[in-house]
Amino acid sequence: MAKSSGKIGGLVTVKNIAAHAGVSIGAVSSVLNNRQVERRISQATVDKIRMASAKLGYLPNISARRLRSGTSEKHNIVLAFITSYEAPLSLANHLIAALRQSVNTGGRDLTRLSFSLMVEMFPAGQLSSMPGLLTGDHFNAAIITNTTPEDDQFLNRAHLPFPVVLVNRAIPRYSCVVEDPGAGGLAGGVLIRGKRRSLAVLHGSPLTQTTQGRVDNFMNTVARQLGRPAQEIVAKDLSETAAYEAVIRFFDRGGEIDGLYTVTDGMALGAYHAIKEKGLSIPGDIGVVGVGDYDISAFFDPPLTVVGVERSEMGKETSRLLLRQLAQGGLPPLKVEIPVQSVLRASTGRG
Amino acid sequence: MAKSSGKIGGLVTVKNIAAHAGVSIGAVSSVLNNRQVERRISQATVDKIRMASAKLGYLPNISARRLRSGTSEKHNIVLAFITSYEAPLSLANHLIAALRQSVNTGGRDLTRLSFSLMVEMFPAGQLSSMPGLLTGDHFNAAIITNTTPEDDQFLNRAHLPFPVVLVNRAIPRYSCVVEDPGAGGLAGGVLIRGKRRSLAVLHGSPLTQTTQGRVDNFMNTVARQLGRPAQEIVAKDLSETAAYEAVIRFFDRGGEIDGLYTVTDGMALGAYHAIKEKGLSIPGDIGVVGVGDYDISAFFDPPLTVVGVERSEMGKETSRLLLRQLAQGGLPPLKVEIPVQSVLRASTGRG
DNA sequence: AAATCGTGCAAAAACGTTTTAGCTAAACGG
DNA sequence: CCGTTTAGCTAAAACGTTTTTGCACGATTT
Repeated sequence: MAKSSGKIGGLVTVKNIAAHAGVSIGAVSSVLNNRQVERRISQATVDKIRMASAKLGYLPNISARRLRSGTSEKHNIVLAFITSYEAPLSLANHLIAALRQSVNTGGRDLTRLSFSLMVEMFPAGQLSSMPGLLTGDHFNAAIITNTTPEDDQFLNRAHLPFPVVLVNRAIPRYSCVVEDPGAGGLAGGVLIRGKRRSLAVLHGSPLTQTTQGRVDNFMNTVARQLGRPAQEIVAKDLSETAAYEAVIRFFDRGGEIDGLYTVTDGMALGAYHAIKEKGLSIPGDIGVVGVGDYDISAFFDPPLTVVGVERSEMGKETSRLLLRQLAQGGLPPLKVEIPVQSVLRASTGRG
Repeated sequence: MAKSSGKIGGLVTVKNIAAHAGVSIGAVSSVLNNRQVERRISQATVDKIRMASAKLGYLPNISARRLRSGTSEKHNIVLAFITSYEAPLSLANHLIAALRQSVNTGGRDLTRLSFSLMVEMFPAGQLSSMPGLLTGDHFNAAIITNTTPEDDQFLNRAHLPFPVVLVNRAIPRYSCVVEDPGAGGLAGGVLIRGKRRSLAVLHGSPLTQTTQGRVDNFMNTVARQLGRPAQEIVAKDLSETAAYEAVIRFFDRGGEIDGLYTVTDGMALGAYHAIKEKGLSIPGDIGVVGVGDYDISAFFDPPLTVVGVERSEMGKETSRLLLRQLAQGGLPPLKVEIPVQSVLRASTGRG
């Protein structure tokens, strides 16, 4: 019933409560922290304060609390994990684990630090409107990933007043962690070594920076090694369904291939579905290579051969880069390429 | 080279820098925020300050910044998403989206609020050691999920000084969002209606609160409706591999079934693998029902019939419960059950 | 030469808390 | 009835920032 009636034009603070209850600020704080007995506040006063607090709808200001209560011996670093709404937080787990690992084993300097990770999501293309991004009063450093080209343009123009590490994006002036640009070529190599001769790459539209790189590198490698170009199958987005539809369309138009590289594992699943529906077999008729962004690709039917990075590796490098910049400002941007590994599974084997 | 030499026994603050550079605190702040021109700081002073800052290794205190710079018109609510290291953050996406949605459409009261979501991960069983958990100076409210029984015990004893919503856990005194307890029975019903008569449930060990509920409800329903009990296949954990091994073992011992309920989608994948390896067909020989925690279960081969909750629904309810408690403290704990839906796919069809 | 202006900075206030020190009045012991 | 304790509170300091105000001093104008 009594919704926070609040003070007109102001937030509810201990001061408001104190005024409302006719007591001092200190008394209010004591009661709200359940220190009535040590602080010897009478029950009557406790009740008054409790009522006022409930009536006004008090919510403590966490920044003020932390400022006041935080020991001056330990520094709390606030990290932002900035990603678009559409993307899963799959890297965040690894990042947190890596940070924890670093802090535990990092020796003298790091033991003074503790980390808070805030997840900040923005609508695709609207990174620029994120609060605290330009003022730097929300975080000490940020990991940014899953940006659209518009967001990238914004980043290119802006000068963020804190260390930033981009993941799977490269923009001048920023440090970044990206997969080895040879990923696409490696995938092509796997198919070619498996005696596949008529290759295609399946990707979404528009291409992101990372998938663009995979496609280009694949196409180039195939053209060079095989002497003839690979085909492109373009889906309308990165979803399983879009991939399925695109592959069906490809076959319906008479397309023929014996090797397929899909730029995400989800697209591989869609492709699987389409290929089987057309009565073709994997790997008998078509070998398929994915990327390894799903942990379960080993359990696809058949198990998917993947060429990609170890996500825990990415998390570790991201954490390392961030900590390095945090420890010493003004460093030149660093670009770290995570090696891609191929995991050969049944989807490219013959037999 | 010059690692943050810092002051002995203290963090680096603007005050330290000011002392080191022989200027006032205000000048330091102005320079560090690139306000030299408005504030008319001479280049010489700027350089002195910059050098001192770099040498000492300054990191701003975010709490202090926010406290100072935050408008008194808008309240920033800090929410913690607390989960164990092992668990994926799959719910976090939906939660953030739901919060955003609430704030945008929530009318008068909510427009004054902005939310920060911090992800806090703890080693399984050690929830109790999370900083800020008992003092409440780290967040305004928390979502807790993926706790072990030890953590649950701790929660049972502790009295957290902020609103809490548990997800897929029920502990007295706390509000929670859980899936409809009839999930297991619904899964059983799907199999029975598909004329399956020899049923089993595949689960991990030890059982979590949620999976325990699924198993119990399945066993009870099957026993009641079919007149004979379902079998239990126990894997050593929840992984795909463990599931695969457990099912193989089951068959090797002569086990026979025509319907299987797996308590996670990952286990369904492992089971798929085992079933096919034994030369049995899905759904011809064995119908399989999963849970719907993977978004891609529609692309399994065959597509997996699932009985489970909509995760966006869970996110919405969690957000609703949290906001309700935030708006009005002292409410009795509320338990919200998210209805389970069955999505029939080929893995239970005949033919 | 007096009044005005501009430059470069220091001092202080404020953000919302928590905690410490201290004050007043009542209760108590002799 | 006077000194001492105790209960119950208030006032003030402090956490680390940013911003506003103002002061001193030299340079320019009248």
